[in-house]
Amino acid sequence: MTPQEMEQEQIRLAPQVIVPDAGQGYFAQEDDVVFALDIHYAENTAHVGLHAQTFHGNTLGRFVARFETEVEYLPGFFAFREAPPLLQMIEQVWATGLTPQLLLVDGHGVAHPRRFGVACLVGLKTGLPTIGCAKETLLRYQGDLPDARGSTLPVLLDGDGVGTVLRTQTGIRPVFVSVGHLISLQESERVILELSGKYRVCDPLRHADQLARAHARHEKIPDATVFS
DNA sequence: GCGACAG
DNA sequence: ATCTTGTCGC
Repeated sequence: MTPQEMEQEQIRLAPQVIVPDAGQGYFAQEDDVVFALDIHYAENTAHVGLHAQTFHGNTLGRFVARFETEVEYLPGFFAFREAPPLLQMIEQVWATGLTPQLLLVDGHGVAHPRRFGVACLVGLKTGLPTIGCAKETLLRYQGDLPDARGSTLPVLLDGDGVGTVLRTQTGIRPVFVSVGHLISLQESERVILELSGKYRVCDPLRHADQLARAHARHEKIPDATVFS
């Protein structure tokens, strides 16, 4: 797939993404199941980690798997490299009998030049509420973010608030939250902040990152289900 | 025209 | 993402 073809696909799919207004869409309940996913790469192998927990913090399962990729990383087209292995991983865990109400993806949702980051593609393909949470931004934003945990600034695109700069820990660099699908930006912020314990990255995504990294390094992972 | 650019 | 040493802090 050429960059031009990928761009056309983004333009075709972006209008299908549902971004509820404040007070609308999905709201996380204490016992809802959350899947957080991340990938580490080694050559053409994508090592995926999936951490499953209830919203209030009970771990339900830890999973790792490897998938082959040919797709190169291109800024702005991350979804086409990352989403296929993520979707396969979700299917495998789903087949286990564990089903999520919410997905957390490492990367952007609509805070993207064409409003179609990896969290949008994963959300559309699964039909599940999905939040994108990234450690760097693709879009410029203005203003000074206050130092305190919970502080926010809007990320704008063409005058629309497409994402939020969120300080999850006092004095620590912020993260960038945006809607992937079916959940409002306000609820996305609330969820990410509530799931953030003592680190910059929220606990579920941090656990998924550790799972993926350990699997990429061929380490033994206690209590993890290994698909491949 | 040039640089910047999620993971 | 990955390539990499020491170092500061809980």
